[in-house]
Amino acid sequence: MTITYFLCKNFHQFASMSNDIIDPLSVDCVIFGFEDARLKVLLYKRSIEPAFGVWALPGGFIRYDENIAKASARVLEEVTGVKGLFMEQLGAFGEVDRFPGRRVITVVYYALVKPGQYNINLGPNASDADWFEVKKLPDTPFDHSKIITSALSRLRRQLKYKPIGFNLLPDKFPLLALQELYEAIFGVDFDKPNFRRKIMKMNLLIPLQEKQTGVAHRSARLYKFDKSRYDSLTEKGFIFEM
Amino acid sequence: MTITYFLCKNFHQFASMSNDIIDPLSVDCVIFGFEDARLKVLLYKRSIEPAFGVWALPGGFIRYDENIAKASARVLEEVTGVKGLFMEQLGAFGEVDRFPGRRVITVVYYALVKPGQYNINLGPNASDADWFEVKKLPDTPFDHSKIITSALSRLRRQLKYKPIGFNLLPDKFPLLALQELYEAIFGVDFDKPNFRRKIMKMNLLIPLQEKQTGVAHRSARLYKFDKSRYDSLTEKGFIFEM
DNA sequence: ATAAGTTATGGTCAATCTGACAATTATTTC
DNA sequence: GAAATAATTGTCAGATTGACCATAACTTAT
Repeated sequence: MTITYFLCKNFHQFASMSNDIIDPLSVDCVIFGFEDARLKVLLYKRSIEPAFGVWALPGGFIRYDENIAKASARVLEEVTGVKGLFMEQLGAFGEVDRFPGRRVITVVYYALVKPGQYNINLGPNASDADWFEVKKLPDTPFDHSKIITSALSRLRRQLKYKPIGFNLLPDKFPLLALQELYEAIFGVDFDKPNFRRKIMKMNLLIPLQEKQTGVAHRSARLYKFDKSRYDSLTEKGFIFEM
Repeated sequence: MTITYFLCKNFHQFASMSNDIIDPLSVDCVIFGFEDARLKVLLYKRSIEPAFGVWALPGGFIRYDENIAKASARVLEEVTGVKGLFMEQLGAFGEVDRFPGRRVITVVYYALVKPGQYNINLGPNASDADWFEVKKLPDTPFDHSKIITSALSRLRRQLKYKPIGFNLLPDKFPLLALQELYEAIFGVDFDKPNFRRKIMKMNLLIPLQEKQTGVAHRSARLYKFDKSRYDSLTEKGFIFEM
């Protein structure tokens, strides 16, 4: 016991001077996207053992010189090629046997990506990343399936009281797109006029002059989310609720 | 880098066979209690360096043979003397410099304790633990103040859509106690008849024959939370909201 | 024993919100 | 120009909310 402790102390002293990773601690990212009116998750084909070649959550190790948020932002950028995405910590997962061979505890973040905001196809490993419908996920290794379920339930909860859904839509969108987003994530249908009324009453959408194009019916007006208005309303005590 | 990696691998192989801790990873607990109509946090006077003798969150290290939840439950039991308290993970805190000397990442849980459900005074270190009003906290070391703030905001959010407040009340309580709990945590006042109406409509409280005693006015009926009814209502799609 | 003080508990009412759904409008395609 | 498809506006009854009034019940002071 004493010996082990010293060993470990030495290990850290050595490691902290280099640019090395904190060994038993990893970060994983659950990256959500919204496409074809469906909620999707970005998975990555593992290029190392264990679970070589299996679709899994993108992850990596935390370095000694970065905090956890930065580590996950780095991993996220490595996969999507984009910085500054919406990101929030889900929590730490640390079952003793969650990872084979040695004890690894992972801190999970979930991220929201707008369509076109990522460019996974630009990397050298284009075929190694792909979107999967949340409802039709492939088998994932370790506890990743549990993690994704947990991330989805956190996303639903958040969506109820924060307007984070806009991070899954393009900057300009018709009202129906927003409605379909909520319908896909909550798994329920809303009445179109009622949904419109509720959203519009919040005064968080700026109507644009532009309209939808390329649709085979009356085109809808486009809107954009008014973040600055949201911030100022929130300060005054406004509470977003869906 | 390669050398370091091997060092660390060896370290883990050795350590995982012993009963040792995972060195750079700790757990901390934010333990909430409700007393005298005020929300309080249980702090512990540190008996080791750094920050020796300073009031801080009770914490400890995670062992190789226990998952994170168990580690925090153990720490919680060591402080309160009680098992099986309501507990939920808040997340991991990992700023590079959050702990002096070496890099320690901590996983934080928050717990809710009913009055009389703990017996901190029974331990050998009775004077080393005490309750502090959330609004009048002493100076705490490291990032503990930030952690408590974060725990409080999580508690508020949870309280909105889950009836976890009952974990802060005795098994039998008058309606006003429940109202004062919500008032203390949200920092707002509710109208008494309206609060009663809203709560009673949910059908989650079982009215008892017993009444309050020892009060200098009309005594109120006592109620208890009906957990089984909550579970079955929830299954049917009932959503608790305050 | 009675009055005063205090909280419990039950009700009312107008304003607002919600859910269901009818009706009309604007585009595109056939 | 008709048909098809959504967009958009409007209506209405029922439920919910917030403000507040009134009465009941119990304890303590006199």
